[in-house]
Amino acid sequence: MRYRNMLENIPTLIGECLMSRKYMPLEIEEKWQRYWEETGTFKVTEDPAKKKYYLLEMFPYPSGKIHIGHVRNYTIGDVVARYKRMEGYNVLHPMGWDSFGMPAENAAIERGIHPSIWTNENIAHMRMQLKRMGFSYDWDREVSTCEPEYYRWEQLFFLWMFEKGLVYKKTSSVNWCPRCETVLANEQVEAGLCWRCSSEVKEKVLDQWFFRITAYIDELLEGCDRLPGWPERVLTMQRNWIGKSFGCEVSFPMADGPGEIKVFTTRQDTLFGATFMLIAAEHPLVMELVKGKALEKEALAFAEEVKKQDKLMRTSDYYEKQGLFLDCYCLNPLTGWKMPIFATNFVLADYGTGCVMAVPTHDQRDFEFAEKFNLRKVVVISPPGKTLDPETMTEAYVEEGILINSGPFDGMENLKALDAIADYLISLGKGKRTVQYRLRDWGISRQRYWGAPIPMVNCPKCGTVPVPESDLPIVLPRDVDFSGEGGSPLARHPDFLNTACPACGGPARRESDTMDTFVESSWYFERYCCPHFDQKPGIKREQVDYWMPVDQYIGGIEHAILHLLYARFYTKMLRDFGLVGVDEPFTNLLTQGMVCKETTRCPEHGYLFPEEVTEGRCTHCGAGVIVGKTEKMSKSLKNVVDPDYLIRQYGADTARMFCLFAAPPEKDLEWSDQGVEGSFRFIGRTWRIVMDYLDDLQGIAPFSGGEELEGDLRSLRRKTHQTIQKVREDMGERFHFNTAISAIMELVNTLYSTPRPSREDRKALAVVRETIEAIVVLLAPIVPHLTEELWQMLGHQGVCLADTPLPVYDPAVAARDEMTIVIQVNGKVRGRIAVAPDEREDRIQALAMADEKVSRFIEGKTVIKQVYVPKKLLNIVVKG
RNA sequence: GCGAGAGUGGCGGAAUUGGCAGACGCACUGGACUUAGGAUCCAGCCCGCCCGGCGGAUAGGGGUUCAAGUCCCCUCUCUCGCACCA
Repeated sequence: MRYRNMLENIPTLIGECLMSRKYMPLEIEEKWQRYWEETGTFKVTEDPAKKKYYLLEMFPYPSGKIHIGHVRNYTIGDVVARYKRMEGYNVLHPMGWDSFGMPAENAAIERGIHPSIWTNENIAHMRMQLKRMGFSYDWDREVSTCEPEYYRWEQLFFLWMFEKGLVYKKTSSVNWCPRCETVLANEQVEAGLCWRCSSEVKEKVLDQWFFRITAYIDELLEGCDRLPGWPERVLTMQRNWIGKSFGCEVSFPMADGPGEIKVFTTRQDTLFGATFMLIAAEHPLVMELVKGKALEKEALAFAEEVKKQDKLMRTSDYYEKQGLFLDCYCLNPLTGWKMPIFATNFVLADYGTGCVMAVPTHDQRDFEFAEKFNLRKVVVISPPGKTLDPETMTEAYVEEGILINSGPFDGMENLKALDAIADYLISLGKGKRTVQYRLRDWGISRQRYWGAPIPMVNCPKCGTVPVPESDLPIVLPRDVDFSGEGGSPLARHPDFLNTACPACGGPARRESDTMDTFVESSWYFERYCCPHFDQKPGIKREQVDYWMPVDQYIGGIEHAILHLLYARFYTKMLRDFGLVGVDEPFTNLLTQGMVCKETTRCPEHGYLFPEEVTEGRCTHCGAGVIVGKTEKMSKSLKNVVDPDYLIRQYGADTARMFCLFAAPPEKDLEWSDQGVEGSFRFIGRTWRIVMDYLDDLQGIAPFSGGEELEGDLRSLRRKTHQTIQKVREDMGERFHFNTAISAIMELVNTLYSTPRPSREDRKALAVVRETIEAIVVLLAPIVPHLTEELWQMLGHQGVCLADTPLPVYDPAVAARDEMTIVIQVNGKVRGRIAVAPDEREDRIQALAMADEKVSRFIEGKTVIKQVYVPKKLLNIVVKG
């Protein structure tokens, strides 16, 4: 008997043991991370019986360590992935590495480490950090773009593109440092100087490869209208970037002799006012027109000057309009006027035809130019009810109006004249309708080592010849010399460079340029669907068809244009190759905000890292620290928080919780150390209340209805079901994690304020268990380690919370017993009355009138009208 | 300059469809517990006043409405994107 008693007491003893147990995040977290890894919890395969959900976060460049921006991005993604999984979806949630790129090459130059070693060490470290955050990736699908197993397929696609004319070679200019003898990226040019040696950067013209993205330009533009799951501002940015405009190409014959100048204009309605012609200074036509003339030298010098200006243009606010009269004329095709021709700095050579008809009265830039050179001005659009005098105008009239001085079109509204004049030009054979785009083809050549080699061979006899498919992959050689000088290491590597021409067998040279790293990120999401498929074409259609498109893509706004546009283009191209079945890769896009923090600086030591500040003083000199503006976290401003430190101090769960709680995902997040403390405190508070009840809940099943509840228990259960409803709406539908967390906090607060039931009150304890289990399950996607641990302690041995379905709320339980109706008099709140949820309007009106406070405001006045908003409010409008 | 978005307590932020402005958290204040508290639990916390009540508050001004943070017009400020694109 005694023995039996002891046995019965064992659960209690365990309970008491647990009660004294503190929240130890590091132990718990590492334990569950090990568990997930060992049991393969997050590995997925195609399952036609289940609905799929593809959640993707933009993969990182392996720079060395994850930063807080990654923590935020991947936490948001992980919560959605875990949530969808608990909703029953078959969730694909992969991770990999955008591992080609310049920093690896810089490390090689500066520290003598081979880019592949540097990259793979970084990957190893960052993978460990991501695992330590508890993200639910299927690590078996990890992809690293710098491996031949990945980029070989890109080389195959390149060959197919070449066949179809989707890739071509064109001369194009690059930034060139004459001292380092190397090509510089735009970000390596600082104020026109080389970042490394400060020599003046020159322009160098090279043969380069281009992807014909413009072949898909209309589909890319129209697709913007079919992406309702994308933020409007991203779509606007893409539309602007594509920059489609409708207009006319108009021919202006030369005044003396043969030839003509073609211009593109969207304003053919102003053609009768075109009085001079402008040509981009660097346009080849300029040199043709001045050939043999005294001006030739001057024109050449002007073109050189303008080319240099081009680099500085971005930084200057006002451009002086410069021009050079080329001593020749063309004719306005409609008026026959002689139009002087100028070379100028403000016309772009590569947009339209590089030539512009100038209408000084209706274009501000042309107006300024005409003023400077004293050129003829003719008004052709008259504002309603006014007349403009070209002699006294101080600026161009750019609004709408009625045509004048325009021959047969006088009196027509200018917008209508757009079509009429276009038709007229066509009938005269002097013009045609055309469309212009701002978007250019995508230059993908990089004169760099650490990128995917372009599978082409240059043969002195046969020209540019593609490598045969059977020779793929063209693997980057490892033994190269990194000096940072003399151009790309590949161009100096004879074993790589020298080859036989695939066409004639003669000696030839390999293409030494590598591809832009945006090419790798244009299809990695398709590779994730079949990461180990090693047969041509590297994409397994059945698998891709199951997973694609990406249901939710999450990443920074900085990729709003280039990456997303390139990925859309590449997917459409792969579709036309028959490799994928979708038109658009990303159905929904979430662009998360930046992580910001206040800056701190010492008058002596400049910007300080947070750990260099103690109690408002600089740790180096003790001077008072100046707290500056809140800025995006960056190393240069030193306002950074180290994720490793956070994990050590609070654990991954707290870091995750804070990232979600402090701001909605699309907004900037202001980092606050105290806010982190707050999240940690909430986690501790949740832990303690569960520990406090744990013992009493042994052997108690969660309340599941049947019996009537009253008082506090009824309220607690109602609150529980209301919380389930709110959290499901906020997390599953709106991605408002901050309000979902608030709701759970409220439920925890309610549990704290509910009087503690006695140990014998099994019904009450069942209600408490239902609440506690709801809290734990609802928190699971947000703080997965804590909740797995609590779930197990609550007796769910051998069940992984990550696979537990989300709780369902019972609308009848969540419904209020009574509703509070706000009573307003003339729109001001004067009282509240509690009534049954189905109370009729007339009864509510009667109760309101009877209310002491309300009647005070009505007394002696006439009730004009009563507005009743069902279940919410009654507004009594009175007069007198 | 053009385009888009935003502006709510000391702070981060709630308010989903026009219906109680300020949920939740931070900071602050007080209390309890305590050897101690930078732990924990409880409470207070927009502003003003002639405070058991009333008035004012969502950048500023005007409008629509029984009712406006929310819709409309004007002004200011900030953020982002584009910036000679003809």
